[in-house]
Amino acid sequence: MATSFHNPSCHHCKDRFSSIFCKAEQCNLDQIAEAKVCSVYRKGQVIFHEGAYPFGVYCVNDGKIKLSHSGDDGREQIIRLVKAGDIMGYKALLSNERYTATATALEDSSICFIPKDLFLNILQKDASLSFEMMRILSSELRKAELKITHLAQKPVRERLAETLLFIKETYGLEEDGHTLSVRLSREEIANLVGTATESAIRLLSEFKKDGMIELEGKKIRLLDLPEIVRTANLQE
Amino acid sequence: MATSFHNPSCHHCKDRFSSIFCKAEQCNLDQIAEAKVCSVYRKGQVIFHEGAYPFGVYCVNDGKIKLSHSGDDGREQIIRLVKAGDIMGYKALLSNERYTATATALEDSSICFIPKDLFLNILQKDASLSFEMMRILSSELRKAELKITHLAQKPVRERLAETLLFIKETYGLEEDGHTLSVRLSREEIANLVGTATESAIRLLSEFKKDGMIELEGKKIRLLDLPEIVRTANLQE
DNA sequence: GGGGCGCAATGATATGCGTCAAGGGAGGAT
DNA sequence: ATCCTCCCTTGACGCATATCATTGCGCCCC
Repeated sequence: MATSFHNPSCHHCKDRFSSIFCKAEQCNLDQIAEAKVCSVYRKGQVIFHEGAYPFGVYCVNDGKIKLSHSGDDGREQIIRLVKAGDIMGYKALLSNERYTATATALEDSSICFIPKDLFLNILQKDASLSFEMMRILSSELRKAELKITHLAQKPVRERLAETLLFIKETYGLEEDGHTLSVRLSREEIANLVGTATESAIRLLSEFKKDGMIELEGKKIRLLDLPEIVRTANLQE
Repeated sequence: MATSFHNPSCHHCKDRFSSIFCKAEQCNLDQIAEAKVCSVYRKGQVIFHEGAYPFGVYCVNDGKIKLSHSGDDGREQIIRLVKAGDIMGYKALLSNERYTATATALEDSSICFIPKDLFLNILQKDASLSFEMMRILSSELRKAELKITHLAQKPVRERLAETLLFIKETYGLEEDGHTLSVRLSREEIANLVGTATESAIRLLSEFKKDGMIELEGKKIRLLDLPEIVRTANLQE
């Protein structure tokens, strides 16, 4: 289980990430700082489960999380990658429904929990926080709709290239400037792309053969970025 | 072009549809009523275009609209069906970007336009309107994510059955209790499902042969609803 | 060190579905 | 009425991709 403790280093609005709460008024920030509970989740641990009732929102202080649906046949579809400074679990809270996705830590992560009532209360009072929330939702919706179009219209090869770029955008690269700074299993990559694991593996091998990437276990090095972009065939 | 005129019958909060603006405070409603401009768009007319800058939100008073992306190869992907009481164009406005979709009238429609500044201003002041807006965004996001999972994991046959049910949920049936009350081309149905037009046609024929539906030009009658639900294979 | 386990990789095979091509039917314009 | 133009429909074909099966590799645990 997650060890639950008040973490003195868990402040919002650190310089290194742009949490939504930076937009909140100071008095509200203070309330949040008072009420929040920070926990550490180990790699592989579930933060919340699809189907459960939400009791608050989670704010990722540090770490990497995947949000995934379980499809009808049990296959996982990863719908979002969450990074430090992002919040999660707000969708279920706002629409007053159960979670539609499961949040799982991709590596050890430090996460704050903010109780439902407080969050909703402050949202009522704090217009700029509300506005930021709407901005986030709109942006997520835009991304989701783009993904729908790509899933419906693009071949797996292009979507895989796009996914590699997406992972890079989200979590960045290691110091060498090439290696993706998150370790995902082949299956997770496939579930992000929306294809079978074997297909993802095969195409990764092709990419490697073509000199676009380098593979070493779960490490993926993006060697020829322009070529990956070309393969992704992005126009929009 | 759309004839632009102040339509005295265009009030918010008519009993017959639950516009978001029902949540707004009265004084704000009055301001909106003052500033809004109602227009009639003929079937096939474009209300706004992908790539254009938004100058306000649209509130559908009456009629049916499709929102669609144009994919990289020009193929259309329908991402939302809009009905009376719904608003559209808010996503681009809130995230301060250009429209990512084109809105086209599926039949003659009466639509109100609310200027950007006014809408954003009132959103700042009116917490319950903001909250309703977040609720709508969350709900759309939930639907979009579900669609992503289904596109990635379900065969076309299931998705088509699902789409028929979705059209029924959105626009309802005619008096006979069977006929979908919107006329879509086969291509539009395919673009909603995310498949080729010919595939959609073939599967519709199969559904007909199996006695699930009846086809008469663009009229689609849902005969065996339970069987359609079964074919859609919905678990969530 | 050896056995077992999970994950990666590769091959073989099947098939769902997209694409191309041609025919047919309904409605509109002249 | 007759053409014309969409759109719908059906058929044939091939490819991309899922599925099944096997092998190999690294890792942990005893």
